[in-house]
Amino acid sequence: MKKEEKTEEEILLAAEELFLEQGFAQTTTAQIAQRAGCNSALVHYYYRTKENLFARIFGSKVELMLRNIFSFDRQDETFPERVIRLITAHLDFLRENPRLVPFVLKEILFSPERAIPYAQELAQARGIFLQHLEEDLQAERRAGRISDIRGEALLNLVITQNISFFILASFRRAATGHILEDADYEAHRTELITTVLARLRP
Amino acid sequence: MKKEEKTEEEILLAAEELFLEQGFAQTTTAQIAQRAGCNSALVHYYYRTKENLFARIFGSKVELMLRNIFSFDRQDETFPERVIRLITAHLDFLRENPRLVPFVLKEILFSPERAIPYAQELAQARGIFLQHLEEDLQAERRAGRISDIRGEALLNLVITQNISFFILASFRRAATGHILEDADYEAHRTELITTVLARLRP
DNA sequence: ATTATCTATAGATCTATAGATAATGC
DNA sequence: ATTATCTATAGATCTATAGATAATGC
Repeated sequence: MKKEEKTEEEILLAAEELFLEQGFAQTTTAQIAQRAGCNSALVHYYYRTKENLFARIFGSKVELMLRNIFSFDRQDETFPERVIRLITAHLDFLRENPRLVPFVLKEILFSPERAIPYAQELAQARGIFLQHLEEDLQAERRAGRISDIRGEALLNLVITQNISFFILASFRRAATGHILEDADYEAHRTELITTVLARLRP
Repeated sequence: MKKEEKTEEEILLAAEELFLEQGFAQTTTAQIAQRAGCNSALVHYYYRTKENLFARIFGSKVELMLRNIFSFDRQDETFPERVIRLITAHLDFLRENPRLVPFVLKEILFSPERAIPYAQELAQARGIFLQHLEEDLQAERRAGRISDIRGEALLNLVITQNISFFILASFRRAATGHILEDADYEAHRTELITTVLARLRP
């Protein structure tokens, strides 16, 4: 009865939407089946367990986040330009995936052991990124163009401030219904750039 | 059969521990009863619903967090001294209540509507705090001692960086077993103070 | 009489599977 | 023959309550 030819993928797509919207615990296999236009038995037929289905989606989202941050390439530009581009690119990425950060954060807080398989991958990608960053920082530092700062602290400042911007926005949306506007993004971006450049000033 | 005279409170204490350790969803009324040394029927006898019991504890924790941050008093000190004291006091508070931040964050992410009743209270306390902060900032600014910054941005920088420090630590603990040491706190504190003072520099 | 406590269980919810049936590709 | 799909339900889990019983304070 292969009229759809892709029920398996419909289920995956439905699950992705629902997990991102509602999280693992609040999503039932019946909901997934309904959205995929099939019976809940089929969800188990293709993916055996709900946990299995979730792990795939969670994994792909974690990788998406990591890849975005840690595969930031070095272009032909000055160091401050690069920092500004990193901040902006990260912010734009989060903006295009507004459910991503609350989803991943929530699920990790809910069961931290879920994140353990990705810890290794994270550590490696992060290590490479930081190594490059440290090289850049040292060169700038030696030239007297920036203050003393560890790459880790700089990276943390950018990621944390960008992420918390979206977490706070998701709370505000729940409480007041306010949806982020261009001006909100721009105000945040400008403030973060100002802070980071101030921190880097010799 | 009043031999304990305080089963009601034992239940509350047991619930507080378990909710903070495991969260609302992973805690059963049977677990609470067991830790309180009674039967699960008693949990409902005294508090009717699990949600009820949770709401009390969650509310008290949210208030604890808010009170700590927003009732920060002005002492006789210079502005930079005050900023340093705010950062340090906030960090010390979070350190004394290490489960607090992951708990509140997780539960709000899990069901944002839970936080709505506190949004009003938050807005008010925050408003008063920010008003004072803005006054201080304007005075300093007029005297040419600091750069231009909104009080909101300054507050956000401190709270976000401190909170994320604990969230990251809770992930690291889950992944590698690492427990925060004095040196970790001090490194974070120093870095944050450096960043904030740099941002304030005229 | 009232309050505290216990046992037992109804009822809701959800995952996962067994077993039947229909479609598909050799 | 194999793969896809459906119906029906077993089994697990948990909250909340009914109903019985024991303790306590008048």
